[in-house]
Amino acid sequence: MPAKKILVVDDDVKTVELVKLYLERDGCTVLTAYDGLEALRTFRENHPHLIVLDVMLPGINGVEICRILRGESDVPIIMLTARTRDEDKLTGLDTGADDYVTKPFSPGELAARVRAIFRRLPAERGPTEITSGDIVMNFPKREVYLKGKPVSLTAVEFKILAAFLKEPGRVFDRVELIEKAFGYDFESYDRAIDVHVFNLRRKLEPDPKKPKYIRTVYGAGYKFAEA
Amino acid sequence: MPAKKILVVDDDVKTVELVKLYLERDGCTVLTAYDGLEALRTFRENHPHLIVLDVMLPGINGVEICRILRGESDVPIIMLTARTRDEDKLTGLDTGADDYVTKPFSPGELAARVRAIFRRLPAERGPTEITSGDIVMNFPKREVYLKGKPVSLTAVEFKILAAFLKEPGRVFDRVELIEKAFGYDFESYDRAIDVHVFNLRRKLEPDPKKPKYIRTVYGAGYKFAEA
DNA sequence: CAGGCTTAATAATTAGTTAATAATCTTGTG
DNA sequence: CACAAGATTATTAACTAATTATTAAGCCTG
Repeated sequence: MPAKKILVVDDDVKTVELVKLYLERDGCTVLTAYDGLEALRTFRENHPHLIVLDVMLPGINGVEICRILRGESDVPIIMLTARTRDEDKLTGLDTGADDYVTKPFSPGELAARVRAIFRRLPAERGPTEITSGDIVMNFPKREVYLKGKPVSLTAVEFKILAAFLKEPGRVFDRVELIEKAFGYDFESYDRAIDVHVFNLRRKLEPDPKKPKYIRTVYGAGYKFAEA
Repeated sequence: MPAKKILVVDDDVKTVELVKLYLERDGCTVLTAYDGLEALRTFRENHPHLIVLDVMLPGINGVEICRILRGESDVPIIMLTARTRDEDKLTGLDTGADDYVTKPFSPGELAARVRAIFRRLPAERGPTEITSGDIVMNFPKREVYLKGKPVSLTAVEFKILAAFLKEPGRVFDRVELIEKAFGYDFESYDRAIDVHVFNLRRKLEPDPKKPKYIRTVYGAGYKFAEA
């Protein structure tokens, strides 16, 4: 396994160093940031494989950082929080964090959770760029090009398209697409997917009435045309 | 889909009941156990399809249970880990659980993770493709090929053909085929199957008048010719 | 207050069932 | 062994139901 780059964000130097020590013992490369803005900058420059993010940060707080990151990437995020009430935890998960650890925590436990995330990730490991027909997706840049021209996709559209392009030809039902677009299915109305597909077609298809890329599989879901 | 049996193990009655409620709402059959020994006994007697297992249990703890279970089964396990600094849950994460949820958790989220595991499961287990004679079925792509050429089947036709190909030679009566084509139940006029078979033959048979694949078993039903 | 996600309503499309008739099979009988 | 009566299956097309596309309004978040 190639070494994983992990960004650890916390305003407490001792915490950062401790976590860094444990993660490096697992063979990870650790980047650090001590406030929200620095975290965003470091993320955009270095594209780490995972982020450990404290909720309470000077300046922009962790929840907000998480939302911003989710808008531009599906990098796994583990949130650190001192708060213990149920609703806080839910907010964190709704925001798109992949896991949640409360302070005080044992660094060993955090490292285990990092390993756990990487263990169930391999399906999502993939190339940095995928091309299919006139469509190019660049994952690190989170950009999509149609005939070389950039196309602006929303976060959800991007993730749905990514799911399609990673397994061309495979049929995804609506629940699967919701899972791909968010972490998990929170019983949202799956017809929302229809609208996202509609919008994706509008942005990508030469003739949205006769889709060439995103095909409807009646009674089953959608699939991306094979190469 | 046949109802899934799920074993929920936790010493806290309220937690068990809450989880049970949510899982049953998803159509699962829920078994319960309140300590490790009871969990093992219930597992061995009932062979549930999935286990939700609390880490902290009286007697044998969850991690140990998980290890024992792993020794005798690859049943999917979701661990419930309470938030403490205790290092034993760390071991739990590495013991072979398929997923884990930290307490306090929302029962809806747990149910979503259960659904996610069941959805992933058949993809990892069952064959991705079945071939018989000139017919090839590809499940992830939900496509059928006849002599290498794609044949367009409706949802019901696809499911009926899948039932045939999964058990070549077995005779299915009309009620069985209806059950395969939908999730059990549904009292519909079973002569509709005749029409589906007719349409399948039209699409697949070299000579629909003299079926080579889908044979009529007079007075009983239909069967797919054996290899 | 703007963008984006969801919801909801309705139009368009596709599939599934029913029902009627034709064809075929089974069995009992001469 | 041939044949007819009754039963079962094949075929067809009209009818009904289910699914998807499209549009627009509402809502939340930032």
